[in-house]
Amino acid sequence: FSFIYIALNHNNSHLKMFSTDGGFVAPQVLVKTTKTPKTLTGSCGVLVDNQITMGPLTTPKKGREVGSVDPWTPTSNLKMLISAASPEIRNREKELCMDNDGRDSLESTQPENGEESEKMISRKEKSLGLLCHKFLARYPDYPNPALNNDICLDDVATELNVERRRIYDIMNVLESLHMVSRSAKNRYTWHGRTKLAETLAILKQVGEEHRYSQQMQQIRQRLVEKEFDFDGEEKENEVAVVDLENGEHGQKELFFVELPGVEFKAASVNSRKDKSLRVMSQKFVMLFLVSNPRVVSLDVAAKILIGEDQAADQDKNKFKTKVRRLYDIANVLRSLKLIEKVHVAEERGRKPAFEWVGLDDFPQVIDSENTSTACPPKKKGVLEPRASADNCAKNLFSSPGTKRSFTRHPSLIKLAKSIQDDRRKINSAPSSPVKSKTGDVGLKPAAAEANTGYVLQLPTPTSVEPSRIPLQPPTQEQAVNTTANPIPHALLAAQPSGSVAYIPAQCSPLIPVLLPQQRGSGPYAVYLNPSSLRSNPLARPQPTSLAVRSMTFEDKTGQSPNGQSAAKSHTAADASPSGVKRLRSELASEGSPSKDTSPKLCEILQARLKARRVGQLTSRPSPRALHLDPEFVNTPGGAVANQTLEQSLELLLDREEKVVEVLKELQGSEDDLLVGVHLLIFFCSTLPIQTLIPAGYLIPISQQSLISYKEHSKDCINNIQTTELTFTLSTGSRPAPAQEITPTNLRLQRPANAASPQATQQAHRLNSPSPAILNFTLQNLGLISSSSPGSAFATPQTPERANTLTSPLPSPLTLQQRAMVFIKPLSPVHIQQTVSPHQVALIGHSFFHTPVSLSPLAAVVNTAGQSSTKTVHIPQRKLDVTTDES
DNA sequence: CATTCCCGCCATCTC
DNA sequence: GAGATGGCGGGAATG
Repeated sequence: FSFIYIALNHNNSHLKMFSTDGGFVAPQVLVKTTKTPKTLTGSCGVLVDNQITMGPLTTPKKGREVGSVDPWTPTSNLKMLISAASPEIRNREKELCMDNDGRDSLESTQPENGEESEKMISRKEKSLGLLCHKFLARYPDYPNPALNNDICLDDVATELNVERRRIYDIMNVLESLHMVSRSAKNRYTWHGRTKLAETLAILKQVGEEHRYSQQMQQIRQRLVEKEFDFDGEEKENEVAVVDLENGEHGQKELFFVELPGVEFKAASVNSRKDKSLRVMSQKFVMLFLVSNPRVVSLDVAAKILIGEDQAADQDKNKFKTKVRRLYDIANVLRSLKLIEKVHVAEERGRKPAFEWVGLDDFPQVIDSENTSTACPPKKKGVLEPRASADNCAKNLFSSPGTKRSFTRHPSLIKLAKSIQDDRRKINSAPSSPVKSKTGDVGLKPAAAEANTGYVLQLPTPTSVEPSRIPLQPPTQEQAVNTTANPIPHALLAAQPSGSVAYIPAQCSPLIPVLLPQQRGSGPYAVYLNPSSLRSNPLARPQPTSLAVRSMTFEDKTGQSPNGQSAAKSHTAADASPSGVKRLRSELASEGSPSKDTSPKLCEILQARLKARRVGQLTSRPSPRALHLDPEFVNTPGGAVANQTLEQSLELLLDREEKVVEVLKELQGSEDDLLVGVHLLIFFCSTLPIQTLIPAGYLIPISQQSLISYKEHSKDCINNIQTTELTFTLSTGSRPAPAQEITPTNLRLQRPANAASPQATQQAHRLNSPSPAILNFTLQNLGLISSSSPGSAFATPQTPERANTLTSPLPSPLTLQQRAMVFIKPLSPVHIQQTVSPHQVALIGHSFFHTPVSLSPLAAVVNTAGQSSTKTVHIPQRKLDVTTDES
């Protein structure tokens, strides 16, 4: 339409729209046209003070919001008109305008006079909420996917006549709700509310996982207490408490929940670590969804959102800033009509707060969409999990190169965070220090573990096998928190919905997870590290041909390395902090290993290699050796492969002095801590050692990716660029504690818990140490044969996805890329030494990085939100070992 | 004085 | 190095 006129009667009861040709245009049509504003040019009706002005864009100068939408885009005008006609909308506007009508009308009318309104223009006219409203008016709530829903920031900024900066604020919030997604620089794609329900459902779930409601409750109590008590004292207490909460629950971590269809498409953007506004927005929304009277007071929200570890008081400023941000977010949420401003009457009087007025119930619609609901929706969790699973795929972490984003589970984030911390402070330290208040090492580990454990609940084997799960209540440390207790249980049962949900089903096939189920050990998270780099290249050592790292599990009680050691190690090699920790129990069980670990890692490794050669594939699970554990080797032909590998490794080791150094460093810091080394990470080539360090987690690989990967792999056989291998060694008396779990499995497991035969089988399988990943990797390396039914490598498969995993991996040599597997004990703490089930979260993502556009496969791990580090995609050179040695 | 929150400086990131 | 993003907090409207 060249022209569209809109007529609205005074009552606003009738709204008519005419196109130039005089035909009547249904609102819907108009809405559609909105998408292509450009087609609508020239003039349109403008609603000013409930009166329609027809004609060319002669708009009243700076009139009221309604009338004065600057950019006079026909579409926007139409939208406005429509909204004007809608009582609801009008109400909204009233709200936005607070007092409103009177005022608005005044202002709006006055403007007509002229620009003088400049001054008249009250702040409100420039408010983010209003701006957002204008913005929303330009797009339909439910856009036709077929149409172009592209949003150009520049255009918007221009049309709305605001600085870009403002647009970013809006976009960030909308993005957090997946109402838009960034498609490219300066461009966003409009999704409207199509994904809103799904998003909210997921956010709610996540919020529950974080126990936000509880936290809020605590905070409220505290505030109350505070009020009555002296500030000073209370403060301390409060701080402590807060910390605990943070530590335990890991609220701190920033994580952004992505939806399957809405992942960030701009690779560049993805890497951006700081998505605080986005994350804040999501968290804020979570608070509403989790709280019962869906009312959240600003201060409480701010406190919770201050992810700060140190709950401390510097907060004053922080708090203020947070509140500012919350207002920003609240304003757009208000314009979305998701929340309303209210005041809660508290003892002290009234407190600003917001009430959720958006949808409250989130059907599984979404679920059904995404997945074939294999699992009966027993719990909401079940349904949602699906969605969340998908989300997983979309974590925040995406590799720059790939664009894939993955959802990072909050717990993972915590882990990452802790890891980061470790890195910073204790590079070599095996344990990741938690920010627990107590400087005590023991405490930290515990806290960290707790957190992780909590987080990792996902795919825990436990869920799969109840029997295995140690029902033991949290350890003493945990006992500290009353809440802690819940954790274990929660993990087992309550939280089934939790993290698991996040695991994207799609990814499952691609991402194998190792679940070492040793009794003593805690859950482990496996990270498949793509070739992510750390943020600062300078720091990292020159690429070495091969770097080997062993990860040890820190005893939780173990002392974490101190700053010195950390610093030292850090400087030297910037060795990655080992994210893996292990319970001492494991050591005990293992027996000898503890010592091994303490000695130089390199030595140990070598020793192990030797041992391997010797052919001791003994049952001894402790896998510290570089070489593959017997478990892995079990597969026919595996032994040979192992040897090869070992040899190659040795060679590499020999060559690499750096590696040794690193190991030494690691060792130094970790000595005592090392309980057992479970992981060895090998990576070759250009990757700096640090690279190995788990920067983040994640990794959902989509099937597509997988497919593409396969395809690529074939094509790129010669182009092996990535050569990162990680071997996970299982420790423990049992030879093969590790369990393989695919995301899928995980997912399935939950439901299956009850008694799916599958689950049982899997449980049994748990014994097998090698994860699909390993198999995959090994196979790729050619270390092992792909086929080995029943062998340790055999991956337990869920019926559904089993195919993917089980499907014979490409012949060993076929794949050149290797994945780095990172294993980290999630939360050893609660786990009893004896029985604790290991929970493993699969964090890793991309296994292979090829120069090619395998990107999908490759995932980058980000550091916890905090660290500025971004994952960098690093081209790696071919792995000699693979080719040559094998 | 408290509540809101606009504005835009400026650090980061990307390209 | 320019442009894109967006964290952040001063301090101005408003209440």
